[in-house]
Amino acid sequence: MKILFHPEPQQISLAAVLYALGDPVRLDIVNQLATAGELTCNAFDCDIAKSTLSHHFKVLRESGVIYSRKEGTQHLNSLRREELDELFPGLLASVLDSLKAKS
Amino acid sequence: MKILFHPEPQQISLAAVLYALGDPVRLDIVNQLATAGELTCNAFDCDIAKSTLSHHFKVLRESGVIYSRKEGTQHLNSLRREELDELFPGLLASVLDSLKAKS
DNA sequence: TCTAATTGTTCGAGAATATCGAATAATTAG
DNA sequence: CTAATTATTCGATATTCTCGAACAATTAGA
Repeated sequence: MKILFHPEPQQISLAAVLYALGDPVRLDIVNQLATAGELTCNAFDCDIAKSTLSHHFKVLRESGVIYSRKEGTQHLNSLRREELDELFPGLLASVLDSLKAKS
Repeated sequence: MKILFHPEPQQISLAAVLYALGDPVRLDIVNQLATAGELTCNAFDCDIAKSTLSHHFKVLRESGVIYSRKEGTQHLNSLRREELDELFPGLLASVLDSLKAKS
């Protein structure tokens, strides 16, 4: 079983986080995670290839935006809210607010 | 003389703005613009090719992050602060604060 | 236990994007 | 009108994105 890489807080860079958020699919993932709390990759509803979805979750995870824990055959993903808010105060909140304002 | 494209506020998307901000060089540009107010492409100090720098300014401009006005042979660039803050309240402020906190 | 089902990752190929140096365009200065 | 300044465009190379197919890991059921 492979261990998933997660950056330590001091390794998380603003540019990497913004880059990870700078994609419509990944923004959608973040938005759904903000509502649902924890989601498997599969539970995310969209019409892109699952290998691409796997890539998007990897980008979010390796940039420090989400945390993934393995449970059986699936991965449970959640936002690293507290850590992100400590590193970049108000950033995630403004992104989520903007997403909600649009829907 | 070519007219530079600038998106209207309603055309500016969150994903495109975050994507534009998700690069260390472009973040640095934004940071310097926040301090200086208005800068030419040339005034930005870094060691990358000027063609690449031109590309970065284009990404920032076409995503709606900066405004470029032509004056003689040079382009004066500035942040679209009010419009961005109206569209995505608090976003740019949190980004700039995080940049300042790091330096 | 052995097989099948479920959940994700990895791999290879083609498309899209980034970076660079050189060439080009546009404007100003002398 | 020539030279200098500022920035964009172009062609080549390198990296990244997306997809389908194959693979790996775990669980469920006969």
